[in-house]
Amino acid sequence: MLRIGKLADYGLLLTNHLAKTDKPLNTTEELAAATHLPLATVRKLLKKLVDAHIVDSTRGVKGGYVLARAPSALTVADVINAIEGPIAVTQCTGHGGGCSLSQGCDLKDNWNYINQVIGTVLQQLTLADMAERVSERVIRFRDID
Amino acid sequence: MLRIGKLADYGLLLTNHLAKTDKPLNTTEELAAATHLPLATVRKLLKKLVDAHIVDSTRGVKGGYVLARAPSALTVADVINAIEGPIAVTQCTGHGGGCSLSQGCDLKDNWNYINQVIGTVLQQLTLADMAERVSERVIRFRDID
DNA sequence: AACAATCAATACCAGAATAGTAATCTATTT
DNA sequence: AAATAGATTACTATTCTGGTATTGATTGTT
Repeated sequence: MLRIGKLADYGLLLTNHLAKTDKPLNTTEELAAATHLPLATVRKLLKKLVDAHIVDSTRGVKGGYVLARAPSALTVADVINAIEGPIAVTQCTGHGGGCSLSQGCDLKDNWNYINQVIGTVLQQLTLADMAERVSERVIRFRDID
Repeated sequence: MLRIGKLADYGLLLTNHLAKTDKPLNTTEELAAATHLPLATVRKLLKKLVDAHIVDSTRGVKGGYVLARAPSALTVADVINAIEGPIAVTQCTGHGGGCSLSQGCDLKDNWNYINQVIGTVLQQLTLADMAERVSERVIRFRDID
């Protein structure tokens, strides 16, 4: 398994669309139509993306959404983070202690390391990358360890 | 987020213990005591590990469990796989099609790639590694892309 | 042969997390 | 003022996960 929720996935779908379109502003309805997602869900997601300063919003007639930065300055990790909170493979890694076994967990340090590796991978993928095919050497591993 | 379930985590706890102990056979009770996990849960997990040929079991009086292979020949990915099924970051990647958007998902290929990268990372970590500290350069990235 | 220890298999239940929906309020342009 | 579009909040339903209980099968011991 090891998976992200649908909503985070949807979030990427939305930001990906925003990265590719050239319209100055996109309404919720346009986005819902483009991604085939239910309107109410799109609203919920956009709220989180706005809160995380990934997209900017304009209210009123002629309002809508745009990416807050260039696609090359926004990462997959940013989006997942905005929608599901910090990337944490296990319970340990998230908050300040974690699993019920608390004191005696031998694996904690290792999980933190794994977590960092995966986090770094996701942080190296920008929305600009995602708009293309990422099959090449987009990820650089020298930064990881 | 992006996390594995508690059960997969527990599975690693169990296999980690088996990797470190020198007893020829370990009963469910011993394992439950060592990991501080409920007995019934340990049973359930061991069954999955047996099915996946990660541990071997012996029945009857003086029965118990051992790792089926050397710790250096078993990976973190193996264990997660046994307990939660194949690593699949998104719905797309798992089965043969996936997300409701089916036909038109631009991101599918990229998710597959990301998935593969993360999978490879987890496949490079053996139980022998996990028994130590993994802070060094255990992961080799030349195999990834 | 009987008994006890130990794993095997199945089915069930409860709580949490996720996903999805609805309704109302606020802001801006014309 | 009216219409358009985002902001906010609260609610609900379904799925998933984690945990438990029960009964059966196998093997060693006395």
